[in-house]
This record gives sequence, structure tokens and C-alpha cells, in this order.
Amino acid sequence: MHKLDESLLAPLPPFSRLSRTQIREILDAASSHLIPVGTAVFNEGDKADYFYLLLDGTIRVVRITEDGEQVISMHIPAGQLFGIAPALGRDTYPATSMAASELLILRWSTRLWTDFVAKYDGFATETYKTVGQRVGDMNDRIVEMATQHVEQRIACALLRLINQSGVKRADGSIEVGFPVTRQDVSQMTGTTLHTVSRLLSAWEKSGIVSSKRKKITIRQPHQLVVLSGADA
DNA sequence: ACATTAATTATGT
DNA sequence: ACATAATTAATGT
Repeated sequence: MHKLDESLLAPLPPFSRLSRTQIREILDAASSHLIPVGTAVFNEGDKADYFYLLLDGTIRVVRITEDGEQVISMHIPAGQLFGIAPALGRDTYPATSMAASELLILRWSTRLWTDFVAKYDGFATETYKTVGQRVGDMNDRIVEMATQHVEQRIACALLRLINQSGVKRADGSIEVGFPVTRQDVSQMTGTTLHTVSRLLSAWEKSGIVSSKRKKITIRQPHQLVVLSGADA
């Protein structure tokens, strides 16, 4: 196995209250894995034998509808736990987790979950905080889907992407930190890739965004906020 | 106001 | 050269 440094976990919320030796214990109980882009870490309905921490990369949480349509329900940025079915009282995963980029993950057996909650101060409260955050975001998205028009939904989706995993460039613009196709954006917003393509082209002409294949860069975040319907 | 269909072009290994 | 991604116009609900 590899030599992972304690400093990897120390700053992350679920572990921030723990001592060096406690973090060492946790690391020794973990196995680390490199997941190629496009690969599923686990699939919806699988027995939840493990829970995970994402050290690097971005997770795409995906569900499949009856007719085989993919729906992207959320993205998870580096530094967060995922696959935490035990925290939800489930023994199977509620959705599929795909690698939106190459991933570096840590993995523990779910048997250890109750130990973690019991032994490590702040672990439970911090993880339930992120779980709460996620359900809140998903509720916002449901409202958004029902009330907003596609242009605003796509604007919101792009804003969420750069808020989570935006990389600031030299000229002040912000680039999405992992590969995103128009298909992907359409699957986050419940539209088609054609509509996304047309809108991105239009926004490119007005200088709001700029995009290459699988790369989207926001040049004027404020204009996107305006388009997202952030008034009331 | 948006999806669907289809044809065409661009881009990355 | 091949597969995947993106654009664009036309037509449909």
C-alpha cells in the first residue's frame, strides 16, 4: 500500500477536529484508488459495502430513467465524503457515482462507519452537515426545474459548476475544473444538447462565456447571474 | 418556448 | 482513420 500523509485529511471538515494519531488510524484503515475518467465507482442499487472520501477530481452523481436517459443529479468536489449510504440508513447506494475526471479516492468498509461516528469527535456532525447541504441543494434544483426557463436553468447550472469547482484564470475569468460536454449540461438541466449548444454559442458571441470541446469558461459571471433570474 | 430530426463540421487519440 | 463532440438549419409540438 501507499504512504499517505496525514496532512491530506487534517484540513477536511470531517477530520479537522482529530489528533494526528487518530488521523493515522483512519488512514491505515483506508485503501486508496485511482479511478479513470468515465468509470463508475459504484452503481445505483449496489450493496453499500464501502464509503469513500474524494481526495482529488470530481464525482458525477447519476441516475438512469426508464428509457435509458441519464440524469445528472449533482457533482461532488474534492475533499468530501461520498457513497455514505450508512449515514442515510441504507444498505444500497441510491445513485451511481461516476468519475467526471480522474479520481483519487480513499475507501473504507461500511462496517467501520459506526466506529467512526462513535470514536471520532465531530465526524458525525460534520458529515451530516454536508448531507444536509446536499439535500438542500437538490430541493433548490427541483424548484428551479419547475419554475425557471431553460435559459435560466442553464445559467444556474454553469454558476453551480464554477462555484463548486471553478478555476480562476489569469484574466479573471473562471473555468470549470473538469471536462463538461453540452450533453452533460443538458442532463443537469433537463434539456437537449442542441439547446445548450445554441445558448453557449449565443453567450459566446456576447462575450459571457467561451468554450472549447469539453471546456467551458465563464468570462462574465455577473451576466450569468443576471440571466439566472436572481431577482425577486 | 422548446424538442426532434437530420445533415455537416470539428476535434482528439 | 475513427469515434466522439459541437454546430446549424429545418421542422414539429
